[in-house]
Amino acid sequence: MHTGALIIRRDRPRGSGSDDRKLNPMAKSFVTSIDVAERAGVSRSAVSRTFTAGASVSPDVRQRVLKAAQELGYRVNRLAQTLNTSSSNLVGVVGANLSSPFIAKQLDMLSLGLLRRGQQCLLLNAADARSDIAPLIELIFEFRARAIVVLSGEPPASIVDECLANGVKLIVINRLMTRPDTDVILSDDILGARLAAERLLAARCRKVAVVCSGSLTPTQVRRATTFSDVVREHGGAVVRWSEGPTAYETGVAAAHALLADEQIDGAFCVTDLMALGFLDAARHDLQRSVPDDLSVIGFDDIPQSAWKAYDLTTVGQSFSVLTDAVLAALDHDDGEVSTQMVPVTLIERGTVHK
Amino acid sequence: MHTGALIIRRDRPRGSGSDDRKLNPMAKSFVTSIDVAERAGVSRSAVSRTFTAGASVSPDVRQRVLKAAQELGYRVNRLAQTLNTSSSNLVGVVGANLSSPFIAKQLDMLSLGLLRRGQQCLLLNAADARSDIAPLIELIFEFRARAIVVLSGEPPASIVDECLANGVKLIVINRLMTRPDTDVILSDDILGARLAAERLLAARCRKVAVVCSGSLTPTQVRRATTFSDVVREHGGAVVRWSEGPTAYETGVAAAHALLADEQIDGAFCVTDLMALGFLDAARHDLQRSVPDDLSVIGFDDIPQSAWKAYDLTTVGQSFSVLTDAVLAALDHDDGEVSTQMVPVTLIERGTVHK
DNA sequence: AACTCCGTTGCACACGTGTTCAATGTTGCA
DNA sequence: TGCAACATTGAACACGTGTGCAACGGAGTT
Repeated sequence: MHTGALIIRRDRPRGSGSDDRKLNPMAKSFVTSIDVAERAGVSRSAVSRTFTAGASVSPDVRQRVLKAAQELGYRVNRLAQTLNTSSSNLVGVVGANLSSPFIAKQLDMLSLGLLRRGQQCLLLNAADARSDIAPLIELIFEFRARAIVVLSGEPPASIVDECLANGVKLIVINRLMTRPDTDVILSDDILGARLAAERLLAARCRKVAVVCSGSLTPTQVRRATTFSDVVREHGGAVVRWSEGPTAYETGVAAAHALLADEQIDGAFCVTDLMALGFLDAARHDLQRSVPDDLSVIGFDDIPQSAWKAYDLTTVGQSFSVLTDAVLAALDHDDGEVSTQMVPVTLIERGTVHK
Repeated sequence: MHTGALIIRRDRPRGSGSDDRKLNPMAKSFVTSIDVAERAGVSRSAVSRTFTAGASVSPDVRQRVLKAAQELGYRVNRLAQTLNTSSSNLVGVVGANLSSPFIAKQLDMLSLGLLRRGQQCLLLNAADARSDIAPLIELIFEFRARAIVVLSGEPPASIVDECLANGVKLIVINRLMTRPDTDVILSDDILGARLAAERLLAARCRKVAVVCSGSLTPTQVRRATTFSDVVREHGGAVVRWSEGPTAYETGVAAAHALLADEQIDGAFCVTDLMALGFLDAARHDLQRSVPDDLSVIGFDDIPQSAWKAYDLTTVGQSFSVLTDAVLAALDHDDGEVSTQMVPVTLIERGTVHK
């Protein structure tokens, strides 16, 4: 009879727990190094040194401290640690559409890589690709993160200045920054678009469609214009679509709108996700036969593109190379800046003729 | 000519920046409230009060402080703030396979919900669904997070004890905890499996397959056994598969292995992702006609299941309800524990006969 | 035996913030 | 005018940690 959603059942198992691990039963706070020091009968410094690599502690004291810490369940307070040493292990990650396959895969590998390097990932979800990410980055500042990775959206110039002033590394993926003082990681859009165009031309396509989303990110624009230029250079005709979000449904809508023109015999979707929607609509709604009747190429090589129902020919960028590039940028010394280009390959599958 | 991966181009734009915003040019650290206080000609307390809601500051001082803070680019240090007030806004999130659609969607909505509530998301990627998440949770302890959300894996009892002792809220999704002192959020697996079984029986399936992954999570086991029981009650035969990770490829492998038996006319895959692989292999590798020849039902209703190429009939759980349940659990008072059940619905699409 | 050197140890400070407490100035009322 | 009530302000403490510095003791060397 609730408003519509879920059944709730409540319990409260322990009325007044007599926890023998805690000496002072009221305190709900964490164990501190003072507690450990008292129990081990040493000074607090000794505790700190025990948990600091390369510090000078006698084996005897070390063992006593470790034993006491184990018994009390002591964990170093990273906040106090960071406050003191002012070297945080936090890396802020900003992204939108976290459930879209491309971003999700990036986030998956990035968070894993950070963890393996002993860095922690503070994740901030920019709801919309169009939304302003400045407040999110300022939030990351408040946590004194030493680096910020931007997966979606473009940080305004004021934010870049602030990063520079505070010594925060700013790493931007697939967003063209006009300023040279930011780490940038780019997929080789120019080459990828050229490969796609040449492949469609080789399949003897004469009139091709280019499908972009309405949020004209620099990456999408670069792919689309390069592709168009190459096709036109070789005497082909190009029709362009730029509406809607970067989503499956946009590909569907584009197919419905563009394939009314039956002369179109090829399509380059600047994102695999849109390519899959385009492909589905072409096959199931519009009875186009791919690749006999129509050739389709995507970009990104998301996992779903390899699924048997699609078998999409696409321009692939290696996720592991992309992630390695981000991690490499994190290692740069202060002031050192790089622009890294992620190479691309044409992955031949079954959606292009011949 | 590099080992294989990426082209690097290096610059170092600003040799010795004369930054007029910082008075002491060497200091690369963040602006503190002391800096702001000096500039505004007030005490540090006034600065703190200006940024504390409900504190007593005169309009004049407040304006001077805000102006100075703006000019200097001051951001409150959340680490020091948390250290002092010992009430952190951090929420630890542990999950594996972050790029699998189901987890990615959960993470997307959860991180967005947390952000909207003014809480921050500390993301820890448990590489493998099988890997031990205890060290990750201990890492979260070190950041003094007030709550931990576990999307994958099962926290050992010692961790649960530790959470209890330290007043950390532990929220577990779709993992059956035998202990009653943890917040648990479960999808209604029993009902879902029953709905799937009844639907296949109504389609006159006589011999059905159940597809699980090799990582026998409580959720998967509950779905599979309930389904098997119901089918057998009605005189149907059941064949079960339990191998491999929870992935598309597992569905493919299951189809190849199980569909050699041509009598099988129905399948329940306990996860949509596996269902899509099963479906693809059945159609494209084994020339089975779905739904005429074979009926398939999944579970979770991930976005891809609605794509035209699949149009998968599945048992759906609402992601927004799931997320709301997590956020609701975060609001519980200390010691209050709940078990929330997420309702499920059979979503009729095109992969079941009749 | 005296001295130097080195490993250990504890004290004290610093990190940046919120908040209590007493002091100060200001207003309102009798 | 005198006094109380009140808003505002700054000094001081606490949060939990890492580390420089001086003190200490034992071992090795002359």
